[in-house]
Amino acid sequence: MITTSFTEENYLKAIFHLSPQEAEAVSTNAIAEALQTKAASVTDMLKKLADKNLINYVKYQGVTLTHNGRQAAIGIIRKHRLWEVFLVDKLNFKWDEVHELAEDLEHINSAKLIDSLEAFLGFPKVDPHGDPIPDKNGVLKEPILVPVSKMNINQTGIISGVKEHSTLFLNYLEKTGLVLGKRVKVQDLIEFDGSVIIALDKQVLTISRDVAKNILIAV
Amino acid sequence: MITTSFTEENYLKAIFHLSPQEAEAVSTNAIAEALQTKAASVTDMLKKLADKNLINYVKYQGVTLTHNGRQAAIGIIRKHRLWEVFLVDKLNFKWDEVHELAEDLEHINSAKLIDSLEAFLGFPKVDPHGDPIPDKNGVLKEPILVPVSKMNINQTGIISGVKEHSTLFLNYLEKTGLVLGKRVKVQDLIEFDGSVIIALDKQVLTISRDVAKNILIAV
DNA sequence: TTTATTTTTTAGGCTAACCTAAAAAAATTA
DNA sequence: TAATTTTTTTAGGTTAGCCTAAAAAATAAA
Repeated sequence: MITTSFTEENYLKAIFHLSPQEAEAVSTNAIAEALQTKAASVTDMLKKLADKNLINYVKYQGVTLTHNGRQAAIGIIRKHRLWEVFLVDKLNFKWDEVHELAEDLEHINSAKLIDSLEAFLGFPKVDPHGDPIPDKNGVLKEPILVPVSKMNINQTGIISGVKEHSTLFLNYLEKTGLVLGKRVKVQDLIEFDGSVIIALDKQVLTISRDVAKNILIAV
Repeated sequence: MITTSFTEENYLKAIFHLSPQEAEAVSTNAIAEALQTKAASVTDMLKKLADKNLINYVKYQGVTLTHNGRQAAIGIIRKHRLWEVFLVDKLNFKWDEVHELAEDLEHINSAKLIDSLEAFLGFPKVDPHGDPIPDKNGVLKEPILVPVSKMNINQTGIISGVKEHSTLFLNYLEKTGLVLGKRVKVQDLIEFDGSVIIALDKQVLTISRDVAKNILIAV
């Protein structure tokens, strides 16, 4: 088993999130931006991760995760999302309060702990933001979700995730009643500014293009 | 609020455990031994902790915790013991499996998390080894427990704690049925080697002096 | 009370993860 | 294609926490 430090794990996770399907190589600057650090520091770490066979790194060409690196990243994401479920379901945290704490908890290293936690939580499929939880073998099923902005008039679906995780955004959704599990129907699309008029429960409301892009629907 | 690193917290906790009542100053070597590190490293850290007003440090004279240092240590112990209860009560860990994991979890820093956890667990008074859990104000009530080795013939009491926390010892207790909450009665004391003959449930068994010294009884 | 031993501290070095400033490579624009 | 801009890397330095070896202080023994 390769051991990874707290910091190395954060790099792996960042690389994963920046290119979940390995569609393209991730740039040094993008990682620096994601981790709020400097490009020079990223270069240092990329060399180390490459030595450990966790990433494929070619100077000036960006990086992709190796199989090992990807599995490590998925393992951390599994822990992050299970802890989020625990905080919301068992400790009554709100969905916008759990991210930072889960960022710490995800680095606690014990397969037995995390597998027991999963069982205790009843093997949840998704975290409080609708993101899927990888299973203990590292298999991550990305559900096919479309943003509200891509839906057609009269189409309906269940709110199943969000693309943006900021407290500001989640608070807005909460206040508006746009929470996970709700059924929405698109009533009209305003071409002028991209805003969308939707039916939610018995009410009708208008959301901006920015909001519509960040609410994900299972259709 | 003073922020403390992972390592600083471990030093504070070690100092606390080495002199819980501040009866006497703790020596550099004792800390090195407890933390499996070298005396020179301890000296480095003691200077830092003294600068932060967490310990009273006089060169060559050992250390005691300041009020702040003691409160910090108690806060970490509170977290450690609540996590142990969680692992045993909710995730079905055995009492001898939880210590190392709690050593990591105790450094997660969130008052809201730990207070919610405490409520979720039903405000337990003691951890799975019978050690008392400090309250959220940092008040730690040490119960008066006596080792079996100090009991008199015919005296009875409830097993309420252990002095030794090693897996080897806890496993032995488990196997023998000497677990928390059991009532025991001292039937005889063997002066020759200090072993003790006790009644437990309907059986009678003999325990060595070493074992008798490490089982704590509320009388 | 001098000598020997033990304990503790200082001095100087190491590694991980960060930084700034400068150099080199790649990408873009003219 | 040449010149400019952007991105990335290298070079050299910092801090936290650790180390070994040597010096200094405290304690114990002769």
